[in-house]
Amino acid sequence: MPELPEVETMRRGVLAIVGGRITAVERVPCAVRPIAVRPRVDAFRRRAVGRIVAAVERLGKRVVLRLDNADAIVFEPRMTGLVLLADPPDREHLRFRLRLRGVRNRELLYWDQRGLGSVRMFRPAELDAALGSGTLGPDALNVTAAQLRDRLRTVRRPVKVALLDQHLLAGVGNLYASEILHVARIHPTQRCHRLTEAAWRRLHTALRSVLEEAIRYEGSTLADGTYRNVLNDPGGYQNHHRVYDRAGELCPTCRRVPIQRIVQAQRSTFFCPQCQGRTR
DNA sequence: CCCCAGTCCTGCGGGC
DNA sequence: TGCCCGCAGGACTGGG
Repeated sequence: MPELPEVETMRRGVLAIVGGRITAVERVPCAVRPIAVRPRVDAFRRRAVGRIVAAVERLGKRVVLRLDNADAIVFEPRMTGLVLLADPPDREHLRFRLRLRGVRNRELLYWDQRGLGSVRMFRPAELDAALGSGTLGPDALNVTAAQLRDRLRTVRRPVKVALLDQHLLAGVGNLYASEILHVARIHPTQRCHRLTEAAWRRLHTALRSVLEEAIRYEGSTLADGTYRNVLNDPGGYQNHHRVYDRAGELCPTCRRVPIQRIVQAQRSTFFCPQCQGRTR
């Protein structure tokens, strides 16, 4: 479930290793099936060892280590992946390790319970082809109101489903899509091409405010969730969710109507039928 | 292009 | 108590 706020929190934590030199690359033997690492570990090691971590960036829901030769190491956590500078939650799901010299943290770990995530290394042109602006939409934290509207206004899909499409907008996942639409007072089944100018402005404002608020709380750690920051501490935004996983509870805004759960594109959506309109 | 269903994966909780 | 099934969803694939 790491989405933009969780991955941004990871990125900020990983900044502590900028300036460090990579001394070793290991795929950690774990109790469960191995995750995807590309290229194969021996080639990965040849290219990474000796390089200095020059910057830590975020591309949508991925953490990118930019090396001093412009190559990039990309961690993609998907559902349960964690990038850690501290002890992992357990040993059996520890997947990958970079050892470092010249910085206080001597290793960076990748831990992934379900193993849907990956660690990949790219040359600059490969990174652009795989995750550049031709593939990934504008970042949800930096997109302007005009960019957001222009990018989505011809889409015929429901706005909740469109917000999950990383080719249209990068960073929003299932949890924050519901939260953002609630703050924006837009019904999740409303189709993008039918949204008014006022709705686009509300959506843009809500996008910024919800994501920034969630980053301030270092993301969401659900009851059954695994998300932790780089020090293996949970986030705090789950205590501030307005609608996500709160079906049946009274809407925190109107305090009159219970929050409703529906399924869109095989994913749960939560909303307030009162605050988010009944006309769609 | 657009959209949906199926797939990967593990752990958990409901139902019997 | 134990077992099975369904569910959680990010990103990708194949099909209509």
